[in-house]
Amino acid sequence: MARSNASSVPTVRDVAALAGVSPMTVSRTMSGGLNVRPEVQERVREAVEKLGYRPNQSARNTRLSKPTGLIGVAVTNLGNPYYGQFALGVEDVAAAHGRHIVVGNSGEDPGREGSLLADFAARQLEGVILVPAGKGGNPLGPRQLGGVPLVLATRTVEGVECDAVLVDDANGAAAGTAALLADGHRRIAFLGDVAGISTAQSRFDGFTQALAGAGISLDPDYLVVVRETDAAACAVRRLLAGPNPPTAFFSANNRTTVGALRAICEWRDGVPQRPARQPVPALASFDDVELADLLGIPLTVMSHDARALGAAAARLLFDRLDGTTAPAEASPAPRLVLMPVTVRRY
Amino acid sequence: MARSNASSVPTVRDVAALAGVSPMTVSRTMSGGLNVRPEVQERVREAVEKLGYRPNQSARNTRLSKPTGLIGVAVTNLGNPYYGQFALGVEDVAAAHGRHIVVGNSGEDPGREGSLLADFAARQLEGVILVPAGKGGNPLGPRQLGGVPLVLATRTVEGVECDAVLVDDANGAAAGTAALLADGHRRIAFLGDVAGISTAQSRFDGFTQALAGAGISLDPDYLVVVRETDAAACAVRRLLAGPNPPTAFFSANNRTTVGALRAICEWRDGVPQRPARQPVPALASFDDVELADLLGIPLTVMSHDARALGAAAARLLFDRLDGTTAPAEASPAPRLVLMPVTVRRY
DNA sequence: CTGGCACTTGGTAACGTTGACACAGCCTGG
DNA sequence: CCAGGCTGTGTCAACGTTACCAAGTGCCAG
Repeated sequence: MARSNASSVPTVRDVAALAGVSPMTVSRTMSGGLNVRPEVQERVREAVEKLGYRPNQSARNTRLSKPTGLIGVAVTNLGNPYYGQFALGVEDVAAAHGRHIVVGNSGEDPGREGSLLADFAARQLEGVILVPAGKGGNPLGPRQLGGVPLVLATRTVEGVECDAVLVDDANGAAAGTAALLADGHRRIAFLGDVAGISTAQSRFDGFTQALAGAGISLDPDYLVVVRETDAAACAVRRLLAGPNPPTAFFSANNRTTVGALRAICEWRDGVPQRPARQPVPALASFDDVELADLLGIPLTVMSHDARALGAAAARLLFDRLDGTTAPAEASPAPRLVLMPVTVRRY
Repeated sequence: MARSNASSVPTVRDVAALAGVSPMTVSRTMSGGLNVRPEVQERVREAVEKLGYRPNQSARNTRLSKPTGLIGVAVTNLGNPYYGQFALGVEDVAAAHGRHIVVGNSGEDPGREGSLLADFAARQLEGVILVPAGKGGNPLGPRQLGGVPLVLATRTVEGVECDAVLVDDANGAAAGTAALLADGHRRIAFLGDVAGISTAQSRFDGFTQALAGAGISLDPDYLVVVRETDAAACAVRRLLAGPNPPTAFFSANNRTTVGALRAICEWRDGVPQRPARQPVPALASFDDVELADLLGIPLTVMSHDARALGAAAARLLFDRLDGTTAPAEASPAPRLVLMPVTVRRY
């Protein structure tokens, strides 16, 4: 009566005792029942039911051989719908490989990202898909994960060698900018980050290169470094009210797009006496925003499929995990997948 | 040389050997270094660094005493921005209690929900916050979780006795409907689910009760059971093109709202020759949708703060986990928190 | 000088589970 | 009738970590 059913969680031993068999038979029954007589299995199952026994995964994993069946997904902002879709894409593929996903949030903070990854590794996750926070100097260490396969998604990090799925940011941004230029826009303001995050940098590069191709250099007043919705709205309001308002805006991510749309709508609807020669400014947006196409604002959307991107990242990961690649040092060259960007006009 | 550094993950033993101490000293150093000489700690830390050692959480958890520090969050649709905000709210509170969150997705499927919960329990999570999938007959068992504290959020399930945070759905829906009625609308169509999910049921009840209070009975043609965005858009298109179009729509969730908005905008913009006596239909929407207020459609939004709801659910959970309530049977009565619904007009 | 205490360190066992092996009983083919 | 295989079951040990206790060291008070 030492340590058996003291109201704590039941173990194999408790079940074994109740069913009158050895713990090993319980274990075998729980994992398929190979070489266990059906009637004994029945007895074991009854005991399991009666005690409410659940195998302890932690203990299982100690036996080192069996993997955990978990894939980590670390994103920078759980509140951004983009990452919800992204996680769904990872999950689609993970489920097809019999794995579950664990979603963690770094909140764009390299410190939290680091501890999140460390935690993932410590919990023996089989692989991690990371949207790096960038910004901080932390290059997430040479292999902070201690051997756990890592795939970067959406953004990359200088000096980290691993598989990655990125968006064709520079070309997409250039194409979107070209569309604005083709419409005759010459005074175009940029909203977004310009450094720290690879994505932001590439989009800015694509934007300025397209401008340069048209012989236009970016007016410093038109370069607005913002990351949040409200800040973007304020900036757009300020520019539109200023002496030399741009005729178009380039928004580098979906958060700034929402702010820009809000400010432009305000300006359009709230200033009925605006001079007729000043039409509603156009907006080119990187990433789509639900309902944006219905606002009646000249809109150019450079978008990609977040769910497909997540799925692609997961496929890279499972190529390494379950792939038929040579078992010894199966990771010779980091692979890079570029998701195409489509440009749509509204 | 039996099993030491065979390129596999290093263990306490490897570190101990390299540092010339016992595994116990390594363990002590890793957990605060109480009663370990500073110079020895330094040596251990060097060895840890050199080998890239990470304590194995699974093995730690086997020692039963230490909890895992993980809180499970199971939602029905990761792709819905609502649940992103919700998860952020849970995380806010969890972080304040030194825990991490694990987000899982049931995809509105009771089967997946069940296996998700079982998995959470098997991995020794300390508590679970669940948005139940409803629909299926599965009442998630008496205590499928085997003692792991459970909090329901957003929706409830018949016959399950545990803490829950719900939205004041019925009153909110009634208030929103009253606003439509006050504007003179009499022909109001309902878009949404009516059964299976407690939330949908309550919102429908609030809607019909408000109608009944005004002496209106719901035209069966105006009751549209839809769950997805596209289906809602189709239904609205059909009703608006029909012989007896409603003058207003009540949309029971943010997915159907997006569809309704799309269809109404199409109708408004695509039918310029529409008779002047048929104004743009109004929409009352349960849950907010970004940018919806800018569309120029008469809009009534019944919304609540998803992040606050998640935080409230987490607080209920941590009351049970860390609370100063009596340790023995600390769960006498299930508690219910109702989140208020605000009605805004645009 | 000695007894006791505080501080360090190591050995042993245990957490819950399962792989490897052992063994008993039965069946089949020679 | 027996060798060899297959089936069903149990025993043992190990996974990586840490709680517990014992033992060793040094220091100070008596």
